[in-house]
Amino acid sequence: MRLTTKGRYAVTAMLDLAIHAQSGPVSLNDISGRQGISLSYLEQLFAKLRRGGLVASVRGPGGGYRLSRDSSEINVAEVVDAVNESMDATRCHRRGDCQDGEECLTHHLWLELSDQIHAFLHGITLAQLIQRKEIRSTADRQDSIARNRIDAVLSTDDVTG
Amino acid sequence: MRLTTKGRYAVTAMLDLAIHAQSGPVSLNDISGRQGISLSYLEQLFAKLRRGGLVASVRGPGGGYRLSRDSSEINVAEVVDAVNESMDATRCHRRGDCQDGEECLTHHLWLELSDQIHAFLHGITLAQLIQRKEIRSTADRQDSIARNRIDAVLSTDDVTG
DNA sequence: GTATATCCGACTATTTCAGTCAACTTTAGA
DNA sequence: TCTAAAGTTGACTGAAATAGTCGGATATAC
Ligand code: FES
Ligand code: FES
Repeated sequence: MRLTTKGRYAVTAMLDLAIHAQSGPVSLNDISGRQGISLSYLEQLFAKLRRGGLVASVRGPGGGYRLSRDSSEINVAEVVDAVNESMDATRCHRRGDCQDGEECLTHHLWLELSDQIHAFLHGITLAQLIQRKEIRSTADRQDSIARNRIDAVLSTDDVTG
Repeated sequence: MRLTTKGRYAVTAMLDLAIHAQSGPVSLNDISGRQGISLSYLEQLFAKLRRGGLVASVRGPGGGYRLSRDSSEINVAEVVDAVNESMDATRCHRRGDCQDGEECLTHHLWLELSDQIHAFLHGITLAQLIQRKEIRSTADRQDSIARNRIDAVLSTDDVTG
């Protein structure tokens, strides 16, 4: 079992997508700027998210990514899964055969843990998350920082160029 | 967050210890034979378990390891923790500072997941586990295989030596 | 004193993560 | 039609962790 930056970034990026959905496709460049994730790395992640059927792409200028389903129909477990981070805690991938084809002493324990984790992550949709006030305020902060950065670049251009 | 063979082996070995506690100290050699874990690797793990205060050692012939507390006072979370496999799902180690010193979008989500996992693992003691019938029967199977192996070695010695 | 055990440190092969880089295709808009 | 903005793809990398192995040192029951 493993949850690393890869899976966390994937959920973060999907949330960013859900939050900014109303203004058309969202470019990876925007997500990169707001969430502090490298553009190249995002490209890798979105290749998997697209293959997993979670997002659809729009190429060309003004393009980007859209959720392929409503945010209320996408849960966190799916997102983590799509980038190949299995939340399965067993060693045998639920087969019960990790000691000479038989169950090891701890098989049932890890099975139950897996079910707990899966139930938790499966029960939370992107739509639910973006309703939360702590997430809304974090998103607002990120948006205003992004706007300031654009303003700063523009005024620097005015002065130096 | 990470749960790999290291943490699983640690729990397996501690369970084996708890099951065979009544017959004095248990040697790593016995655990290795019953659980199919390499002796050298077990030595590494038990060094950490000992440093973590979960087991005590008895050196010399007939020696081995004992639980340093009653099996009802040792929970699974402690064991996994002792071998340095953190079940913390956050990126910031609960500090809430993983994006420029501020909370990232998903901080609270991972915090809640961490709490779920910890509550689950913390709530299960070794004593509870060795009461379970599926674990008892697995342990019985392992014991009889180990006995057969010893018998086979002895009779082979009789024939060839 | 010897066999049995724990202790300890160094070593290694493999895998994954986290990220970079270069080159390519598609397409909106001037 | 040209260009720049975007996605698409594959190869590459450094660092870290995993899952061990190996050799030897130390303690101790018999
Ligand atoms: S974890 Fe399933 S058999 Fe060991
Ligand atoms: S996970 Fe805690 S701030 Fe990002």
